[in-house]
Amino acid sequence: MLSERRLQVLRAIVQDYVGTEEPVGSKALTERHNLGVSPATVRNDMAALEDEGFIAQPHTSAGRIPTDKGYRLFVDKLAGVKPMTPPERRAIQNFLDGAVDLDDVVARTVRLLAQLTRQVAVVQYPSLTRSTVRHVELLSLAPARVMLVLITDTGRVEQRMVDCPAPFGEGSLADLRARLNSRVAGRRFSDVPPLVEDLPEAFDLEDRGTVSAVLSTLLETLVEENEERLMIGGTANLTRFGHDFPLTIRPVLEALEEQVVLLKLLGEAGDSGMTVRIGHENAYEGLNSTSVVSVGYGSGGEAVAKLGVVGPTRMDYPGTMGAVRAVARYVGQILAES
Amino acid sequence: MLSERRLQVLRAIVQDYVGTEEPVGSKALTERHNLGVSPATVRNDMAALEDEGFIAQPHTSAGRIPTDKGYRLFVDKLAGVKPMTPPERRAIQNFLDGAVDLDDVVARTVRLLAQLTRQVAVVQYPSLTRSTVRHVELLSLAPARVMLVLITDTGRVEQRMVDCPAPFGEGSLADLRARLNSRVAGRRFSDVPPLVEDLPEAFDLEDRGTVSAVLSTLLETLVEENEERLMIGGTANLTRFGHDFPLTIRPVLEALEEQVVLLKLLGEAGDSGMTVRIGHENAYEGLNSTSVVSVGYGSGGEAVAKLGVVGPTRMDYPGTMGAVRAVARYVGQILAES
DNA sequence: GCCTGGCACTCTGCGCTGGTGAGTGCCAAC
DNA sequence: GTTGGCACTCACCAGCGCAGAGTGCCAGGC
Repeated sequence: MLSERRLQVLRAIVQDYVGTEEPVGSKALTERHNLGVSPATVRNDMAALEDEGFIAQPHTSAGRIPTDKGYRLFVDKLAGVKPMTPPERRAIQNFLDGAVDLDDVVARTVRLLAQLTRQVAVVQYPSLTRSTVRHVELLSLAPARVMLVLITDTGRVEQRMVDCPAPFGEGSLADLRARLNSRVAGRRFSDVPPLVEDLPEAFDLEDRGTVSAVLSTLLETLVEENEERLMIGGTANLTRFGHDFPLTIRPVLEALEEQVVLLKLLGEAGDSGMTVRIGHENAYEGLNSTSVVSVGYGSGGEAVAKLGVVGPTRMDYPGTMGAVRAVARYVGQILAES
Repeated sequence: MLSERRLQVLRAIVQDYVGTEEPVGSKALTERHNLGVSPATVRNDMAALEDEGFIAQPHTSAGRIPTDKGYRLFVDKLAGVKPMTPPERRAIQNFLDGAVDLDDVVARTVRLLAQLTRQVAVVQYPSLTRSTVRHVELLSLAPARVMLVLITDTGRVEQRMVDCPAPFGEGSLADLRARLNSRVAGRRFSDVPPLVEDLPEAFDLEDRGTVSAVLSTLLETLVEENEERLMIGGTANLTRFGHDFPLTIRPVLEALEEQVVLLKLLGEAGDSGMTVRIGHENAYEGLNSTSVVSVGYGSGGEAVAKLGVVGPTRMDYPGTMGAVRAVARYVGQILAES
C-alpha cells in the first residue's frame, strides 16, 4: 500500500508532466509543490513508485514519467472531474442552441468538444435501436416501387427503397400507412417486431407480398446496427501530440477513419457514467498511446448514444472529463427539447 | 520559348522528383532518362529552366525541384491523364456497386478515391440546387406542427419542421400534398419557386398561413446552399507528406475541417472537365503546398456535385487525374441507375 | 552555335569528440 | 523515516572535419 505522501508525489508527477511534456525530476517537484520534504525523500518515494510500476524513466538518469498504470491510479483515486466554469457553461449552451437539425447538433457538438478539449472529438449519432418511432411514411414512386421513410424521435430520418412483388395501389398504401403508424408510432424500436407480425393478414392476398416486403425492410432498418454513424472533428489537434509524431499520429488517423473501430471503442465503454481508457487498455493497437474519454448521452434519462474524446495518454484528465461530461449533458437537453 | 529538349528535361525532373522525393541533379537525370546529351548540357538547360522559374534549388549546390509554375507546365503540356487499367476499372465498379444508399455511395467513393490515389479524398454530396424533386411528403406530427420531407432524384432526403400559425387538418394536408407534388415532382429545384407561388390562393383563408409557412420552408430548403455537405477520407495519407510535416500537415487538417473552405475550393474549380490547382494557385493559405485535383460528376450528362483529391504538390499528376476521372465516371453511372 | 569534359567551388549530412547539466542511487548521519 | 552529500550516468549541444553530390563556368570540339 502506498502512503499518502507517495500518492501526492504521483499526483504531482502527473500534473507536472501533463503541463510540461517533459520528464519530471525530484528537485523540480519539491520546488513546484510544497510537499514539505526534501528532494532526497522524494527520490526514495519515486523509486518505490517505480517499483510498483506507476512511473518509469525514459533513460537512466532522466526524470520520471507516469505509466499507463500511473495514469489509471491518478484518474481513479487522485483526480476529480473539473467542473466547467459558468461562462464556459453558457458558451456551451449558446453554441448548441443554435443548431437547426440533428446533423447540425452533432456537427456543433463535435466542434465544441474539439475546441474545449483541444483534442480529437468523436460523437456518435443517436442510435436507432434505442430510439422510438415517430412516424413511418410510405411513398409510391412507381407502381411496384415504394419508398419507406422512417422518422425517429431524435429527428433522424432513414429511407429505403422497397421493390414490390406486385403493383400496389394508392388505397392499399394509405391503408398500410395508417395501420402501421397506429401500431408503431411512439414505440421503441425493439418493441416493433411483434407488433407488426400479423399485419399482412389484414390485407388482400395479392397485396400481402408487398406488405411483407415493406415490413421486412422496416425491420431491417430498425435492427441495422452498422448504420450507426459518427462524426469526428479536431484532427488538427493531433499535431500537438509530440515531437516524434509521424509514428504516433499515423495509426491514430487510421483508427479514426475506421468507423468500425471507433464504434467498437465507444461500444466497449460502460453504459452509464464516464469511461476512461488509458493507453494499452484500448484494445486497438493503433491507440495504444492515446486515451479515450467517453460517456453516454441521451434525451431522457437513458443514453441513446455516446460521445468522447481521443487524446494522448498525457492529457489533462480532470479538465477533459469535465468538458466531456458537460457537453454530453447539454446535448441531452437539446435533444429532449426538439 | 523553351526547346523541345528542355521540356523533356522538365518532365524528367518532375517525374524523378515525384518518385524519389529528393532534389534531382543533372547526372542522375542523364542516367535515368536517355536524353542523348551529357550532364553538362542538362545543366545548361536546368539553368535556363531556373531562369524561367520552372524549377528551383532548395540550397546552392543541391539538385533542382519543380516550382508550382513547373508543375503547371507539366500538367498542361507534358503529362497526359493515365487511364485506369481494366482490372482497376473492374475493381472500382465492383466496389461501388455494393452501395445500398446515397450515404453509402458517397462513403465508398471517398474510400475508393483515397485508396487509389493514396491521398486525401473529398466528395461532395450531390447538390440540391441542381437536382430535381422526386417527391414532397408532409406529415402531421401535432395539430400545429408539420414535418416536411423532400426526396430528390439523387436519393437524398431533407427534412424540416414547420410550425403552423393555425391548426391544419389532415384533409387540408392531403390536399396540399397532392397539389404540391403534381406541380413540382420531376422539376428542377431552380424551376420550383414560380410553380408554387399561387398555391395559397387555392386554400381556405384559415389555412393560407400554414400553406405559406410550408412553402417558404420548402423554398428555403431548396436554395439552402450551406447545406452542401461533403465527406472526407484518407487523412492518414497525410503522414506520407514529407519529413518536415508537423508544419505542413497542420494547416491542411485545419482546412479539411472547414467545410466552408473545402466547398469553396471545389466550387471555384471549373464546372466541366478536370481542374488542377497547384500550390499557391489555391486561394486558401493552408493549402499552399498542396495540389487539388477535382472534377464534377453527375447522374446524367450534367454535373450535380464535385469530387477530388488533395495531396502534396509533389504528386503523381497523371495517375491521380486518371483515378479521379474514372471514379467520377462510375459514381455518375451508379447515381443514374438508382 | 551548340555540346562536352574538366575543374574549382559550395553546401549538406554525418560521425566523432568533449563539455555541461539534470537527475539518479546510495550511504552515512540525524 | 528523513536528510545532505557525493559519485555516476546519460542526453543534449556545439564544434570539427570529411566525404559526396551538385553546381557554374570555361575552353575546346563538332
